[in-house]
Amino acid sequence: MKSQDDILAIVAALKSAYPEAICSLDYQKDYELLFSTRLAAQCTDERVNQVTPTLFSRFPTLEALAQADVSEVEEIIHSTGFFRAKARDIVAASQMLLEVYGGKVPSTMEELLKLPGVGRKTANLILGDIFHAPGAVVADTHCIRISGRLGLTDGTKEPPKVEQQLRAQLPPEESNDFCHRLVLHGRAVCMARKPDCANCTLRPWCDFYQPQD
DNA sequence: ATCCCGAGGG
DNA sequence: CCCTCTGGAT
Repeated sequence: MKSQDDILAIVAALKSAYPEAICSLDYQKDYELLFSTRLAAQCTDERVNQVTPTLFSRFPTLEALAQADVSEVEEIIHSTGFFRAKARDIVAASQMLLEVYGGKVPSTMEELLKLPGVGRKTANLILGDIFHAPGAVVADTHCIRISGRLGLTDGTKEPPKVEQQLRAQLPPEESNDFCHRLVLHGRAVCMARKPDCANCTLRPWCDFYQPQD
C-alpha cells in the first residue's frame, strides 16, 4: 500500500493535471444525473449525452417520465445498450421518486439503493455531486483500474472493496473530486488497453509503470 | 476481441 | 464469486 505522503502527492498531481474535477454527463436536474448515470452503464458518457437531450425534452418532468411508455423510452435510449433494463428502471424509479420520496432524489446511500437501477456507483455519484457528501467514492471502471495499477488497492475489482480501501486512505473532502479526476485520467492517459505511461504524471508513484511502454 | 464513469440476480 | 443484459467504437 501507499504511504500517506504518496497519497497526498497523487492527489496533488491529479489536481494539477485536471484542475476541474467535473462530471462529463450533461444534466440540469438532480434526477437527470441519476438517470444519466444509469444510462452510462457499459456506455460512454459521450453517447449518453447524445440521447439525454431527446429523453428529457420528450419527458420534461418526473411526472412525465413516471407515465412514459417504456417502449418509447427504449427507442430513445436504444443506442446506449442494455436498453430494456435501463428504460424499465428509469420509469420505475421515476414512479418511486414521486410516490415514496415526494419527487426529490433521496440523500442517503440506503435510500438511493432502494431505487430500481441505482447501485453503489450511481448512489455515490449522487451523494458526491448533488449532496457534496464527504467520503463519497465512485468505484467505476476507471477508478477500479487505475487504483489497482497505482497500488492504491490490493487489485480487487469488487466495487465495495475498492470503495472501502480508497476511503480509508483519501482525505474525505478530496475523495469525490479524486474519483472524477481518475475518470479524466483514464480517458486521456491511463487507458484500459494501451496506457500512455510515458506521458503519465502519476508514474513516480505507480506500481504498473513499465518504461518499455 | 475488448472496452465504455453498472446493476441485479444466482 | 459467477452470469446476463446490449449497442457502438476501436
